[in-house]
Amino acid sequence: MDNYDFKKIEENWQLIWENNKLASCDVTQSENNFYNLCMYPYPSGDLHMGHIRNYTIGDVITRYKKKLGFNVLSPMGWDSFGLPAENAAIKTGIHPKKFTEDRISNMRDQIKRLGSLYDWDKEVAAHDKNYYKWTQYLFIKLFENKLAYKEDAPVNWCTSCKTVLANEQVIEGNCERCDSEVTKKNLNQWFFKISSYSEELLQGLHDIGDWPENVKSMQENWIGKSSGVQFNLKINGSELDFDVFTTRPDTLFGMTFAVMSPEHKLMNKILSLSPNSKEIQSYIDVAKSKSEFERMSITKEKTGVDTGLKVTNPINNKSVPLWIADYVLINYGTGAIMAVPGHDERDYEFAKKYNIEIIQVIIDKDQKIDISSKPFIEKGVLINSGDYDGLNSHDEASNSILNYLSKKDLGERKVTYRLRDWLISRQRYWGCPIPLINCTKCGLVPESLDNLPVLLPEIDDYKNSEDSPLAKSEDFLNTKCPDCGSDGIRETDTMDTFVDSSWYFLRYLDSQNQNFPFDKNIINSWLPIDQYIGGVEHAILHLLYSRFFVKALRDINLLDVDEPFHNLFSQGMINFGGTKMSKSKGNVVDPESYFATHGADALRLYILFMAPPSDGVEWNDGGIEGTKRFLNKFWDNMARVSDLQIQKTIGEDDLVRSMNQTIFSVTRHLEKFEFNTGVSDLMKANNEISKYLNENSTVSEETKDFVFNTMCNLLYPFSPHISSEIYNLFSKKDISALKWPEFDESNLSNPSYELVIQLNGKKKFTKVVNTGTSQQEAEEACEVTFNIKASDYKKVIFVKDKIINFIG
RNA sequence: GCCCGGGUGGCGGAAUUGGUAGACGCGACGGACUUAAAAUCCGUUAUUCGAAAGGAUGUGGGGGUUCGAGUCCCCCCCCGGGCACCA
Repeated sequence: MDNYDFKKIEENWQLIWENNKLASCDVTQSENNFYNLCMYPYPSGDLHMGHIRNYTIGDVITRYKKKLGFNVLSPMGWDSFGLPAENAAIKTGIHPKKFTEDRISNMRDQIKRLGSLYDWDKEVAAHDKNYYKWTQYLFIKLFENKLAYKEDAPVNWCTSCKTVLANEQVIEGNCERCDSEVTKKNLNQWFFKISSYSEELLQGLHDIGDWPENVKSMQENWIGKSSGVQFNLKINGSELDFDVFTTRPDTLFGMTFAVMSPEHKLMNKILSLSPNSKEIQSYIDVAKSKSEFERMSITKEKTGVDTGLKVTNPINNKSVPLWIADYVLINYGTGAIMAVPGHDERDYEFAKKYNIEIIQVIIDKDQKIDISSKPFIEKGVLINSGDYDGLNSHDEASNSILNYLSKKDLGERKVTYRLRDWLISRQRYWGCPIPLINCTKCGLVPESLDNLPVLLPEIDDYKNSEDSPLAKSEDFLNTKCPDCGSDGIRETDTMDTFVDSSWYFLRYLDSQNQNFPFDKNIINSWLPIDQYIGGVEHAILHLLYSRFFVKALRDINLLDVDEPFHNLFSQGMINFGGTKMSKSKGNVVDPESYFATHGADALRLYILFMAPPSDGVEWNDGGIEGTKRFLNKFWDNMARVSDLQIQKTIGEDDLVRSMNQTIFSVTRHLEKFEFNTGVSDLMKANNEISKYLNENSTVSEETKDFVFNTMCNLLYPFSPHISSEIYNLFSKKDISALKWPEFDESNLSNPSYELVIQLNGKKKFTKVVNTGTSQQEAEEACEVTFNIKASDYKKVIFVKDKIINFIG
């Protein structure tokens, strides 16, 4: 047949679904709810292939679950605060609000053209004052519960964006957004206390629902739990002491020096005490001037300076020198270490360079290893360790030495995490203002809840120098203290946009609520989200922050759930020309053009069919013709099925069985998110129908209906417009009301199969036999047809309905 | 370096519990229809030897377990992703 008029059909059905409120969900219902969520997009203005993939997968689930009888909630919204709108404003003068809202309306149209069902009544946008009012409300609640705090800290500063960044947003020393250099700066900044949840965030990963292994492992790595011992070192001839953390207390006898990070809080005292204070001061100055990346680079040669001071090893009272070196990081552990060059690569490199003594305290079982050319970090037995000689390294010796230290009150077991508190201040305009006021009398106080939202002020110039753009508005800046009425000055930073996205899925459930961010009861009945679907690029940032947010809100009694997302599905990225599609690389493939040339249904089907959805793929539109061809053939076949004369026909039993097998298989694939094979099942079934139609012109009424209903129904989640159209055309009914088809379990297997006949494990012949054939019958058949006598062989292995193997 | 994935035809990719490797689609080739082309339909398409019948090889490489391995075990190579001076 000719190409069907997909443009007309798709527009028509989208209108019908909208008018019938097909996507509308009553959230007050308490039974059979299914919260199906796709990550809300940043409104860049244009839908890209990643969105198409995400929202197609989401829609397959929505429509499938609806057909199973679930009350499905599938909302959509906008992650609409963020830098691009502000940069565009600087460049073009268009106000970020207008810029953003124009783009939202364009993107909303594109999403609708894809045909995915969203309950638009629940739409939220992060930049909307009815939304960010509640972001501010939640911020204040966190502040009141000491989960948000302001502190001086060395922070990541992007020299180009002129804003601070969270650790999670620094990639190899560069800004995640603009790739510019990130430096360290000491600033008074806002943090969320995510680190108090380290252990729970880690443990939660074990009993969460179905999450991809790689995402769990990325979060695990990021949290970075490590167990060891923390103990105290005293600086000889002074009152000074400091803690060090180690995972290898078993190597304590091998400590030949100690190292402090240049940023260590004791540094001023060290300077006054040390005979080498000049050298130390200049070393600190140099370290400060280096970029974060230079400092962290593993390839860099280690540097340091001897303080001339000594510390005492608590296990043997030996004095060892104290050094300052920037290979010890202030942010991890205690910012100081015991250095055991014999058994640690970094300490070894340092000791070699500065000619510091290296002692071997662990030897392998064969007593062969020596450490003259490299440190020994594997398991072995202790030597040169006094009473501990002969103990096994790592666990056994560590426990003994820990016991000694804790008995003497010198040290204790300690768990450290790599995860640090979440820095959320941003020196930018287009974000949610931090609703705190610096009162001249009371200090830092939250804006009164009645005065929320703290609105973003109008300003003329969005460029930020060293200060936040909001500081340019006097009207915004100067205010009165909500507690005492004295003069106050507002905070001028805005929040990281990941704060907005840490709770949007809660607001969807109650987006019109004027009194609270959401109704606790509704949240409790809908969370955790049954299925969350989004890109793997959010594995750490958004997914970890949201998990923290929900736990924090639980602890301040705003909701009663532990985890936001029960099942998570991460779709792979779509690349083009070997790399990620991006405007700056000019390799963006625009989905719009395919709406026009092939239609949304063909594009959806192709994007599902091209690869397993969790895999990354290289975009290649060669195959979209194939899915288009399939849809044409499908329509043609359904029309021909409808035209068949009514009369029971011999071949139709096979067709009925094939339909049963297809229902079984498509259902199984949908449940496992294997959409590519689900589509191929439909193609196979379509081919079966073609075959039947070429050989027959009649069918029983029952089979005709079964084939027609089943095929349209199975295609519906994948390509909903065309299946709705065909079903309506030939049956005058609405397919969305049709329940997901059931299969007849007794009619799944074929009456006969090809028995594989092997001799000594090698396939030699095949023979068609009845399903259920016994070993004896199979042996007889082999003898009759191929003259293979079971008695000539030592052993016969028979697997029912599969193979027979003669051995010997 | 560490932690996750993964490696199957010309290409994208299929293969319940170990049981006919290559489903489905793309591309290619041959044929039908057509004045012609497109579209459509039918057929062929892992490699290799062979005219054919038929044989041999084959899931990154090497070893192993098994009647039988893409699938399980050990070692190695390569690719993608994440983390990375984390003590």
